[in-house]
Amino acid sequence: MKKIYNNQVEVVLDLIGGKWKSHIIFHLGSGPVRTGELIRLVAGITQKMLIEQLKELERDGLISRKSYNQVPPRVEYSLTNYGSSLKDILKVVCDWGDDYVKDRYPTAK
Amino acid sequence: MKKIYNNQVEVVLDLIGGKWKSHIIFHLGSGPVRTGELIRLVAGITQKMLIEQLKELERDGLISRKSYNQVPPRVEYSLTNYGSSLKDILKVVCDWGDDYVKDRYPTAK
DNA sequence: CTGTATCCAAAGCGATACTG
DNA sequence: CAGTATCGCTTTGGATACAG
Repeated sequence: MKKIYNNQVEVVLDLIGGKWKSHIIFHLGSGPVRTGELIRLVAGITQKMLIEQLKELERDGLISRKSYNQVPPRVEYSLTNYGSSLKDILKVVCDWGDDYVKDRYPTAK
Repeated sequence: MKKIYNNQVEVVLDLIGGKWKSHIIFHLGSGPVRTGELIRLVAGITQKMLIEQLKELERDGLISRKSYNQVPPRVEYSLTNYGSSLKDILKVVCDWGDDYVKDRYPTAK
């Protein structure tokens, strides 16, 4: 189904929205990571959510999945060029959020 | 209730997430706008959603509400400094989203 | 015109058990 | 180890009616 966007911010919100995607992208930032490793890195995520989000990220072209056909299974995920450039955008957003929090809640840790 | 954030991207997602906030910020970008005007500008939004989102944006310090005590009522919303700086961030995000779409779906309009 | 209150459907998220 | 399936709770969004 074709989706209509009123502006391109929605596009990005669809890509990184939700509770986990930004974290996953963050943890893939420095190279390929295995599935099990991701579960440990992304604190609190369940296996179901992780796989779900990974599939969406792959479908959207932000990450790529490489499966080594061996037993036990070994699968690695990494950022594509899209994912990598998005990571830079997220950095900008993150910095803004940091300033905002520091500025608005200066006493909080 | 205190909320724990794993990274500052979540903070921003809380501020602009959901279906409408980025649009509202966008339409407030060029100056104060009245409530009724916003309903027309933000295509498809219902009155309930608009007021709800406006209240949250005001609570978060991104917009300010000015009420002229007259009959019939007249209320105007405008961006605060926070909101204005966030608008610039959204511009960056928007541009990235634009490139992404053009790049990935070149045939679409 | 601006804002509030209900009620309801859909989506998101999570716990858990299970398969190859 | 990687991935799937089910079920239920919670959150979000939307239609509608109403009040100051």
